[in-house]
Amino acid sequence: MTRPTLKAIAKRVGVSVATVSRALSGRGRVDEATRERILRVAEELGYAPDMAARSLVLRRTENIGFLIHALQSLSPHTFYGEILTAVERELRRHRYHLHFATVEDETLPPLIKENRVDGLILVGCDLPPSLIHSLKERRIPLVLLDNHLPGIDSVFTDNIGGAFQATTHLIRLGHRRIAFIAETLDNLSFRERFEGYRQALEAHSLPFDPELVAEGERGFEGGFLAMSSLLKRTRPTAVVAANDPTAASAMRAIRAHGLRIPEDIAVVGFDDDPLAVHTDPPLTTMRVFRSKMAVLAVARLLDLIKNPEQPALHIRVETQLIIRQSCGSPLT
Amino acid sequence: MTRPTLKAIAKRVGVSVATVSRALSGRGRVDEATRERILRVAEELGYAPDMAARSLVLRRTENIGFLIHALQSLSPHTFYGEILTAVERELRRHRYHLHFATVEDETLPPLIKENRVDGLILVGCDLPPSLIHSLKERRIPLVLLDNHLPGIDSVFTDNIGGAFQATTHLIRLGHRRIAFIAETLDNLSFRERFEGYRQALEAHSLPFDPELVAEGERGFEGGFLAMSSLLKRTRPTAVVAANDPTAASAMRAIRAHGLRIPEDIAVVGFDDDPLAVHTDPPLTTMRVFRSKMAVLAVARLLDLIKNPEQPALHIRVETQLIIRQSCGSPLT
DNA sequence: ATAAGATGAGTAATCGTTTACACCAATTCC
DNA sequence: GGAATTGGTGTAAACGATTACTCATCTTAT
Repeated sequence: MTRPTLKAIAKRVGVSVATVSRALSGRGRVDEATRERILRVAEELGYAPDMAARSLVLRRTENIGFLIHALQSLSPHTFYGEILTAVERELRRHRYHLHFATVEDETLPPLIKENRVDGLILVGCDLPPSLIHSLKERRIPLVLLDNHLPGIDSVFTDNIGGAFQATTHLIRLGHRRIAFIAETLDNLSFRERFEGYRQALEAHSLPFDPELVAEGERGFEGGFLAMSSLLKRTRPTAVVAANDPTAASAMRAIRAHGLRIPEDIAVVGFDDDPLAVHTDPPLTTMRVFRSKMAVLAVARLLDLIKNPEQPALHIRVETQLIIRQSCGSPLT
Repeated sequence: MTRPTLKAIAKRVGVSVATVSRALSGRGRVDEATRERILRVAEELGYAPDMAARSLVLRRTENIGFLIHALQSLSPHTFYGEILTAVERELRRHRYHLHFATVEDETLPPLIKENRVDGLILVGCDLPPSLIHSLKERRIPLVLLDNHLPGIDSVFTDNIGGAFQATTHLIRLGHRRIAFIAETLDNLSFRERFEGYRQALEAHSLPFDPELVAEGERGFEGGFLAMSSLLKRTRPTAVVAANDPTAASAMRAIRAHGLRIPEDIAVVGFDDDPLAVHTDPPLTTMRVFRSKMAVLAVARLLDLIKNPEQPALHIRVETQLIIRQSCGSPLT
């Protein structure tokens, strides 16, 4: 009735637990006939090793912690949701398990001190660097995903390059007054996208006008607020949004001002969020390769667990322009 | 340099490990002065009990498994994403941890047999019942979330009541030819919403017309396909969508047919997904209380872990009509 | 025929906690 | 003043797996 143990199998087969352990793990010699008997009985009883006992002696749990900032999880969920499932899928392929945890401040989550995980994937750029560094000091293998910091392994989006490409797309369509909006610039990814926007202007010898930049606030109304305040003071012909929810929300503000998309204002987003196909018109945006990044982060982390003393690697993943209808055709 | 253990504290303070354990757990008598010394040293060393050792002797892990169907996670992510973070937050409040796992078929995920969790929250109605029953047979405490099955504890949305209310809202606005669309009816929640739609028609003595029902396919184009095929054969004045992504996608199809929302066709969705405010016009929908359900499911599960022999409870949570602009004003 | 080597399996220590039990000293009771 | 109680602590046995050692037994080579 109770869970089967090595001992139960041993008694049943008439050997010692050591032999059973050897037979099941494949390490050490066991007579072929007894190995088969052991395997059969184990199968019959539905045996699986108790993880607590196993971790205790092996000093590893085969669990990976997936850490994300609690605020992050509230709004842009499709983004991190896809990353989460991709990470889980990849971990499972390697027979690892995923511990999901959120952090709100700089205190180490208990799963670390209690040895519940062998390594960490730290997701997003809202995790406090002080926390990241104190984790690093504990010498827990870790990889940053969609974030980067000197000295710490990371897999992240090429935000600068992506925003450069998005802005360049608008410039090629003939736009000269191109705005940039974000929910907030209090976020590394968004600041990098802003930087890419500025570099594109510069590369095409367009002046940077601070009037054309607006922040809103975090959450689903952010883009609406930013765009509304921007339209009150100036009139761009195109706008680069820091992400797709911001773009979608800005589109409502544009229409609320009686303007058409893309005829009056062209809009380009960032992320290729699932909602991008639902906006009216469907949103031109930069695709971010979420599951690819997840796979890379898992691979890197498992390597780091096997082989801890390595120089940090920083893996930057390029984005891809997805053209839909929110930017229209070239201006004349 | 290595993780501090009870033994390390014991040596430092000059007592036995048993005394340290007693002092830290608060069970059993310890002299007040030595207790304080132990607490101080433990704090100093940053001690936290090793979970593997602890689980081994206590026979519990303080981990809860969050199980979801792998397909589910791909598209309607905001929905389950919010549930996930709400469940994690609530578990953390109770000093429990969340193990995230997806299943693709009917094979038991390894975390069960390996004793990695004390209980399970099974999310969504796409998990195969055969799997659910085989988990139940292993006598692992479990609660279904956003799903229900006889004999198994559950916390779920009042889909029938919600769809009834949504449909009634349209009827009150004067609509008589009301369509129902879903990505698929191969899903309990959607079938229940369909049932609520039919009950509302019946309650208001409106005929049910199978012509007015259409399925699309799973994924982001589902609503578009369903609505397009429906519009090819008939012309409703309103449509109830099985969820918000379906509604948003149907709105594109309606516009693609040169029809206006809500003037030509009114649309009501279900879930109050974050995208509902981004559609044009913003979507009238039924709000589903995701974090409330998460809190209830966690509470129920922890109670079931403490006290396993209880009759199954089925907790149905009502929805709320959120009126935006996709249904317009009463028809004349 | 004997030494050396290979093979198979058992014994026991270990991982870090928890806790039943035993023990001694100090206090309280009659 | 001896018995009974209480308080504080240590000893040691679990929990379930892994693995270094040890020890037979059998094979093979010289």
